[in-house]
Amino acid sequence: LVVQDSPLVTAATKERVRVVIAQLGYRPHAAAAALRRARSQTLAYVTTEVPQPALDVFRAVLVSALAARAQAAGQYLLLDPFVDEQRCLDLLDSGRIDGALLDYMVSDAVVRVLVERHAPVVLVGRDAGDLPIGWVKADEEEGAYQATRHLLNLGHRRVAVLAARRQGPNAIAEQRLAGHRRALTEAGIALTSDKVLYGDWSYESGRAQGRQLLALRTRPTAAFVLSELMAVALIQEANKQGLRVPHDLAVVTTENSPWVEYVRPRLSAVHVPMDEVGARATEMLLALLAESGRIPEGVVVPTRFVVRDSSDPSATERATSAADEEPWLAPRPTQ
Amino acid sequence: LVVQDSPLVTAATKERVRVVIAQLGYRPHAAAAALRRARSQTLAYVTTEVPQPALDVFRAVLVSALAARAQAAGQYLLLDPFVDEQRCLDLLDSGRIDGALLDYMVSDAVVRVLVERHAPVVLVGRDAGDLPIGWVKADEEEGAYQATRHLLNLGHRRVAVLAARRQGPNAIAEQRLAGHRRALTEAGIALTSDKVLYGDWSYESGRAQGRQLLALRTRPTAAFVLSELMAVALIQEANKQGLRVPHDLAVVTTENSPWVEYVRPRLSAVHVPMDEVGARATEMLLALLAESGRIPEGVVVPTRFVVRDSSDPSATERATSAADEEPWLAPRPTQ
DNA sequence: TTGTATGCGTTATCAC
DNA sequence: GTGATAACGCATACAA
Repeated sequence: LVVQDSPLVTAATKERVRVVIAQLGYRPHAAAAALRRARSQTLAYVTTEVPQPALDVFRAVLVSALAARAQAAGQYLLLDPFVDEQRCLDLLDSGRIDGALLDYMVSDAVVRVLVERHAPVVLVGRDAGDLPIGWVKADEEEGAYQATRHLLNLGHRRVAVLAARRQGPNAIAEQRLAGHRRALTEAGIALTSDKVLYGDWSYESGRAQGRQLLALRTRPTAAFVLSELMAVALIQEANKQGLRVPHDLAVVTTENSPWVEYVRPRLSAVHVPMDEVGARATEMLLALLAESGRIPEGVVVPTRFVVRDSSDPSATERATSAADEEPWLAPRPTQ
Repeated sequence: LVVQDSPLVTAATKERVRVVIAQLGYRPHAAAAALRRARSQTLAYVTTEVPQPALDVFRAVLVSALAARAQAAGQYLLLDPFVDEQRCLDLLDSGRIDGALLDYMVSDAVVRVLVERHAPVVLVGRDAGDLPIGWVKADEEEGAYQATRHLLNLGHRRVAVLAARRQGPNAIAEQRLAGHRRALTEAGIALTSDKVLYGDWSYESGRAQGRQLLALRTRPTAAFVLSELMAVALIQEANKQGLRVPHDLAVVTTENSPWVEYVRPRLSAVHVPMDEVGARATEMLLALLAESGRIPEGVVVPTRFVVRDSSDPSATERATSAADEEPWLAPRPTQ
């Protein structure tokens, strides 16, 4: 009837049909097509309920990328922040969607069930371990490695870590710690447990643990912080004690939002390109749908460490003179 | 067959059916149901492409609320950041969705077409003017009024505005300016155009216009800034000139993200509850779907102004002594 | 090249 | 209270 948009039809007929379509205001009915073709042209982004969406800039960037990429492929994107796991599983085999992108916060139990059912699914933001399933994640380990290398290159030897416990199946904290440890080990430094303090990703925990960190017997000269929010908290705690960043304490962290640029001092941070993670994951899922016998693969998207003011005094001075810029919060040396 | 989940069936039979369902692993097919019932159980959040998702915390909070509220009503949420307007219109009458929530950035042209078709649609984040269509927005005008009143109550008389041009159909800038003007007028102060500077919502424009603002012939003692990002930029510009906030310049703004709490000085800001806007809009759309003859209504969600450190020196001092807190960036008076 | 019949899985209707 | 039957709108396969 209307499928005649491609094969071997007279151009004249095509035009005739098109005119009639326009006159009648005909619109193809998606549900009927989905029923017949057993394809809904819809992907889902499946996540658990997000407690603090305002702080979850990662996810906002990710979802935006997923939607854009899906749309470019003519697919729609369904959002399912499930509370009930059963609902999530039902979604997958209701035929409502063709495939799903699973957020890294989705529990292993759910992932395992989906793998068993050979559901067309891709993990986004985490790896799959041994599970035969596609995944895309950022190279958090390498990012942390680079950040730590930067500190070591500046001559720092007493580097503390402001870390955080894993949340659910999210192993990002461990990966960042692993990269940090690798850099230290290479430099012949052991990562002793007294140098690792655990917050819970929140600002408040950053203040509290930052206080602990600054009270260590031999105060560290640098800190690797697992999130920008805790990094800001640590810097404020340092300032409160009259310490200047980066002069008295160098701080490097991981970037969640553009605020690393707007805060003073600007934060040296690992940039994690969640937009690319999202795009790659969507492409992988689309490929999986197009070619169902495909072998599951894992993709690691590179991260990059960006040096800003919070870690390198000389860089700061160069930047400030160049940009006619002034540190925002740190008391100036001459003042 | 399975619809027997409600009316007048023997409990015993129900149980029997349930057992069989479990044994066969039967899953209802969404597309077939949608075809037959002419209801897809899906809502859409329709927006234009978002250029900077990382800065658009507003929208992240909004979408999160929409998804949660839709899910609570047993509906799914489709995301459509359309590039092509035709695709957006097609979506609406493809039967793929039951109704749509239109972002405030969706053009008036599209809205008008949808209204003509009597599409089940609700505007979120803006009002509809004369159009017969439901909408939910936050009371931006009142928020700006309260913020300005706060400055006036502190005795400020030279208040400048760091504003921004409207983007697309988004009249938020005008609404905030209107509230500001109302408060000034009440106090017998005219809002002269030389007191209004226009940025473009970006940090960079905040710096540039902030510089202009501080260079006004008679320097303002206070500023009302239309976005937190520009407010931060203004404060940094002020600090660069050796001015202290709030002592030399009081700043009030509008809140987009939790960063108003994490920046120093903390920003006095109008809190705009986008989560509630989203929830109310979803409820309105659901009501519209349930009862199609419903008259379109408009809902204004109240905002509230929160006093923090950037506007009120006395408040700051009280807070700092109470919380054992220290200003982050402003040189302390005694230092 | 074009027209026509069949079935996808549900739900609603109607006899039983 | 229960079982059979038709129809939703499109895509496909097959006949013309």
